[in-house]
Amino acid sequence: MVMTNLRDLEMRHLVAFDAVANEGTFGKAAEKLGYTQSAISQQIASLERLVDGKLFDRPGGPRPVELTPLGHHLLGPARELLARVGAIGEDLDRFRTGEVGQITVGTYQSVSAKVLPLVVGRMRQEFPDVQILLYESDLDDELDVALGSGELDLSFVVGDWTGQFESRRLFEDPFVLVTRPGEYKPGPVRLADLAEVPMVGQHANSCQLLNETGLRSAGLEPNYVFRTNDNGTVSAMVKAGLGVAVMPLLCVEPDDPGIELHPLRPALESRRVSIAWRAGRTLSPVAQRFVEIAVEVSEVFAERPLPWKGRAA
Amino acid sequence: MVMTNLRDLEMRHLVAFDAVANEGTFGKAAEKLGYTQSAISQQIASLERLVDGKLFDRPGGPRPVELTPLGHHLLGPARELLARVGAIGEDLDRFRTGEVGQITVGTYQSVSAKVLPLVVGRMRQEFPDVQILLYESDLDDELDVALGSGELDLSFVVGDWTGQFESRRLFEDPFVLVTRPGEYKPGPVRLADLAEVPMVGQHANSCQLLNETGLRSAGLEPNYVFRTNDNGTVSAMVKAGLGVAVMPLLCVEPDDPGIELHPLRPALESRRVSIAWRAGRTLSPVAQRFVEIAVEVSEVFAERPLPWKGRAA
DNA sequence: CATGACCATCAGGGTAACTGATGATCAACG
DNA sequence: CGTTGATCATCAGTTACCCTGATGGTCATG
Repeated sequence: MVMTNLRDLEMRHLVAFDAVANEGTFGKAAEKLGYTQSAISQQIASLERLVDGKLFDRPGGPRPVELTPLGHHLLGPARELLARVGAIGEDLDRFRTGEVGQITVGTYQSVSAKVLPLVVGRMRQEFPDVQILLYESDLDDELDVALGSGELDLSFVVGDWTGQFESRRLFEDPFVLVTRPGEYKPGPVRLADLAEVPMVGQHANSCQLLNETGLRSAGLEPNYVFRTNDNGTVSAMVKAGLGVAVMPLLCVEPDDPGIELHPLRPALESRRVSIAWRAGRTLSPVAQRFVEIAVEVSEVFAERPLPWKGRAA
Repeated sequence: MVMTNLRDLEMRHLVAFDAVANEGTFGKAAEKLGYTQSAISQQIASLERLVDGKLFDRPGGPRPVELTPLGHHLLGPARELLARVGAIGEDLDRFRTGEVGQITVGTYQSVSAKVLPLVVGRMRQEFPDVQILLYESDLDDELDVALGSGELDLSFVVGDWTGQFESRRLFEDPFVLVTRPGEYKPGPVRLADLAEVPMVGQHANSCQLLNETGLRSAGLEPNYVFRTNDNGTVSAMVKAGLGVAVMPLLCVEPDDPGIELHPLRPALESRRVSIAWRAGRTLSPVAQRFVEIAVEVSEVFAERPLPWKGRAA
């Protein structure tokens, strides 16, 4: 078994082969390709060594060359290969301009609900054929791990990350007190007034930890009576009178008539929403644009009016 | 538009690319491929110039390299291309051994009926996956033209051809007189006895011309009352009493009880059946084998007993 | 027989590719 | 916190290859 080895095949060979098959003579093919007749002769000879057999019969004299059966057999696949390579080149161009591509983005509940629709909407406008794969998790560090392992191109994250990740800050998301309407008088509520009050919250995740740490450093030991990672459930429990909740503003529906929002005094340090990617990792043009769009869209949240001002003024 | 041009792409590039993507480091890929790490580094750099973008992120230090989005996008097509090239190589091997292929053969009625079934049968045994395309014509020079133009790889022909074609002689096919049983007494018939006798024959083709030329050079001007190129029809007309016929032995059914065969005195020069191909044209291995098989099979016809010996003895 | 069109081959110069060595980077480890 | 080891980039040098230009051989044409 003499397995023909085409590891040394070059596109030049196939281009020359195709040209000669089309033109009928080495000279015309050479002229067309900007080579010397000698060069084409050597290229074809080289290809014939590679495939271990003559590809053209050279009748001699002024008669055109003709494909041998082997050449005839190779011509189709050769042309198909050339076409395929051309298609790959075009596809790379489309990739570079963002006409085609794929991007995998990590996200979590509140961002999915409030921010992502705006970003995705603009992405679909700009890159209608780019696949946007979303990966939502509210678990502890699942997004970080996935981002670190390369599964995600980008991820929305809470807080600033340095070292492993690079990031762009999007907006600050203040913590607010969520209560039943009328439970507290409109306006700020002092943290001290929340001592012993039954509270609803999330399981330990970066956001919840930030929250609790803030409360404790203010001297308050919160009294959690229920924990769930579903933001809607938290609000529902508040409405049901199970307790109050300290939540990032983005996690609640400000217009929900069943709840009332209050600033806290002293205010907890806001959580910072950023979009991050692996340090040193090349971002695709599409991913870069995604980041920019996220930044632009986030101005809406950075500048949003705090809801209690309108309602309590 | 900066159309990525992959004319300078070489398989080496893709092999190296694939190896690095698999192995994770340039060094391991180099070792696997029998190159230096430096060589792989330069090959990848070269490929990156071709596609105008980094394919790997090099984190530095002992960490493995990782595909950039561009590299990720290219990897699939690159591997597919490699697979395709490998498949082409295997296909060429199969072509060389005759496992796959195609052969176009010109033929004419009598050969189709008597010789070809034997040849094709053996070909199908030896090369079950080779396509055998047959092209039958009894017209004047249609086979010669098709063979000369390259449409046919091989063709059965009458007579010896030199110059334009190369050929192998297969067997000699003597002319016999076809009559109704009992019309002449068994045994040879003198040409002189055929003067004025109504005759059935073919239209002008190489075989018929050979026939008529032979008769005329013996001083006989044949009296054709009907011409058809269908051998069966010729025999049928003889049976019907329209006339007698001078035919190559291969064109009649010796065992047909409705006719009787007679040698001619003096005998006409036999037609020579050969198989021919364009001079200087490379024959595929399958075509070469076809010729050999045709030669072997033809021994049957070269050595066949002349039918009148058995019947008239 | 001369001409012209064609391909193969040769010698050469130039370029590209591989090798081997060196330097820079960074994780891991003590 | 320095040392070690693994990694890739780069450099210089050599080799190998490819293209050019010239030459010679072949063959149809007139």
